[in-house]
Amino acid sequence: MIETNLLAQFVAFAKAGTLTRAAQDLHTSQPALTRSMKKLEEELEVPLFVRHKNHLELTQTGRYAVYYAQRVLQENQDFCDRIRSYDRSLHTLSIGYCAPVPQMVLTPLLNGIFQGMTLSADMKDDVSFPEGLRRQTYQLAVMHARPDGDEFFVKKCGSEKLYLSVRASDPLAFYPEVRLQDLDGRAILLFSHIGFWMKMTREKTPHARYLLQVQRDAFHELTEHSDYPCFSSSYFLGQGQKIPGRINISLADPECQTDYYLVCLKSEQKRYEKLFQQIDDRTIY
Amino acid sequence: MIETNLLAQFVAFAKAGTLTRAAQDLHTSQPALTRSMKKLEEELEVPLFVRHKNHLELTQTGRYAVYYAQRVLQENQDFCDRIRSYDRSLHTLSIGYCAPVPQMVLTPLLNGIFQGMTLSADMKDDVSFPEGLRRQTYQLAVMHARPDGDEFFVKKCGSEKLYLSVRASDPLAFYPEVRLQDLDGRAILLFSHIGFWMKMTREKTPHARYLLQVQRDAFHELTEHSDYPCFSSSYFLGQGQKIPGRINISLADPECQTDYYLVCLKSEQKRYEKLFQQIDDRTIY
DNA sequence: TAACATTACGTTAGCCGTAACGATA
DNA sequence: TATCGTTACGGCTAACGTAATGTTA
Repeated sequence: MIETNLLAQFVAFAKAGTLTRAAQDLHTSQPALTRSMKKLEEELEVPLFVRHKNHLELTQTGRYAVYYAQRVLQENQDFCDRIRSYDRSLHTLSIGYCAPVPQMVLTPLLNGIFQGMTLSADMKDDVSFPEGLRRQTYQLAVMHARPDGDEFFVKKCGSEKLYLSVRASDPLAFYPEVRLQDLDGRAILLFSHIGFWMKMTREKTPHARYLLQVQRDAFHELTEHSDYPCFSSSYFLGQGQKIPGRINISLADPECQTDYYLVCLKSEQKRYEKLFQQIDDRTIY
Repeated sequence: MIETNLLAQFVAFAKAGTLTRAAQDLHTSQPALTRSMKKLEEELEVPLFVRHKNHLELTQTGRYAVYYAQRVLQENQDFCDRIRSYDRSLHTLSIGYCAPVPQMVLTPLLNGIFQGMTLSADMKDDVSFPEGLRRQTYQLAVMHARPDGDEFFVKKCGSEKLYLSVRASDPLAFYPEVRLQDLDGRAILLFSHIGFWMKMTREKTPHARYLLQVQRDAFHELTEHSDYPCFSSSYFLGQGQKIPGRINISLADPECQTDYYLVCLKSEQKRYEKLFQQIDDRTIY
């Protein structure tokens, strides 16, 4: 068995060509390398160098050894990466959310049940979630449709309905309900991290100009102090979070009403038992 | 990068179950292991152990790490073996001999040309020699027939003729020449390391009882002080090595007269140029 | 009480860097 | 003369083993 240290120095020499330059690369002294290379030869009991008076050269065996030394080092590095990554995976729960409200509702629950774990949330359209669950990129996912596939355990965890939020002075303010197409062509305030809602509203209002807000603060600022229409939802309204000076109009499109489903792999179902127990089909509303 | 040392200790602990027993296995002290395992965790920045008051246990990550640590160690060990074996192969010349006389004749030549090299000789029937040369099990071979195949470089290096050596009192002593079948059914002294001759003589005299001698001394002792017939050859007779009190009768079978061919791979021909220059088709006689 | 892990402590082997040396182009 | 490798030397770290401590079955 050869110490990793010696192998790394050996490879460094092979790459640098001289001990002096290898020493610079490794931030060590050059006599240290001389000694290490001697030790390496001693431990292998194989001559790896031809020592000219003024120059160190690899023997045929030495050149042969370089490749395999690199393999050993690579294996060592892979080991480190692998262990670290495995350990991290044990302590992080990656969850795919198709919309922000499920994240807001579930995060406190998850923090309670999986204490000490890091929660890693991914917010986007849920088409890639089944594949992500299969590859263990996600341990859990909240989708707005039941995924196909025998390998998934699914439980409905709530629903959400979208509302239009406008000033009383807005032309649409007089209607008891509106459709998304009524907004087409207008400028609309939109918070950017809203998962599948983004895709859906864009498709329904191809001519609208969306004023995307990445920062939550900026979004709230604008909803309160501008006249642009924006969206609200049953969740916020249920919590009494109405925006002052605005009224909320029901959106009649069927796409503006969705159910949410919490999904995991059946093989992992046991691990999330408590979570599934703590939710019912009206957890998110 | 983790030092090989630490990985070996880690695996030893995993196998032994306790630090104390691992320390015994590794012929080191137990506090040394405690410290090493701490260091391993520190360098990986991953907890590998759950420390009970009185007992050290692997975490899930720890158990996961054992397998991969073993792989790294295996790769390291393979590296050592590989380099040593490669270096040895560079300094040893493996030669297949189909008969002992070629070895006796060529060995001094080889020692002169390939000074510092280890000569490794294999004496046996030459059917496996072409395959051995291809696989580089042999670098050179002396055969009693030209091998098939474009990949070989072949040069005739001599011939040898077998004689029967008997006492003057032997019933066969009066014949000017004999055949092997004349010996069938009798007891015959035979030195055991004689390559293809063994197979040939056995086939021609299926009912003979061969008194096999592994030791050369014992063989000579018996040839000089017993009445059993034995074989001699043109080589020994040409050197004046007659056995006192015996006469040598020509063996008339065509199989008792053979040519020898020195063979190497064409791809290696350059390396053995000097050797081929120094032999001619009567080198062995 | 026996087995085990950790901590404390004094010792030392081994590694490091500086400096000196020898050789080369 | 500048570059390179080896050797010598002194200093110091880091690893070791013994012994003591604390815990458990």
